[in-house]
Amino acid sequence: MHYDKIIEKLKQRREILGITQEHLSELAGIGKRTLNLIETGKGNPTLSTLLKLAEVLGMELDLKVKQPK
Amino acid sequence: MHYDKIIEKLKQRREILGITQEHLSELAGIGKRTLNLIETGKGNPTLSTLLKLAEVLGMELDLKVKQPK
DNA sequence: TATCGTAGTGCATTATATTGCTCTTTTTCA
DNA sequence: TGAAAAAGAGCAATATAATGCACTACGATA
Repeated sequence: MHYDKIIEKLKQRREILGITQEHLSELAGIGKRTLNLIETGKGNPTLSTLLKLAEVLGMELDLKVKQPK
Repeated sequence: MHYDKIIEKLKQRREILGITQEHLSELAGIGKRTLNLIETGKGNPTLSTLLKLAEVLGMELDLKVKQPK
């Protein structure tokens, strides 16, 4: 799984909220190991995992048509 | 995996483009079975699978802070 | 109403995401 | 500058996503 902006935003948001990986993983109900893999770009999270994290982080995942530049 | 708006948008977009599940799956480089499971709400796609589909559909996946209403 | 195209399903297999545990490395800060 | 906290990593086990194949279900239409 190669680095993606979604992952970057996830990590930035956690840092802004000032919570640890361990704490976030508990809040989201996923493993600490899993979150660590995701944040280090070595994971390929499922949609359900992403939604759990987004929920806890007060974020939302959206899919939209790309606008031409 | 329970129904999600992301999935709904994926399916709507494919229908708007007028392409079949089989064709889209080929374009995205994923299995037809996989796409069908996703569209029928029985799948839980990984981020990489979502990104492949979004790319082909001319869409983008975004994660942002939820705005208070 | 037979046929064709598309969608959806059952099953078995393979690939891999998730997890807990333990340990190492890095960062923080008193 | 040393201890504590946090992040990151190796490993093995388990759960499950991805896949191909063969088949069924369904809608349109010739």
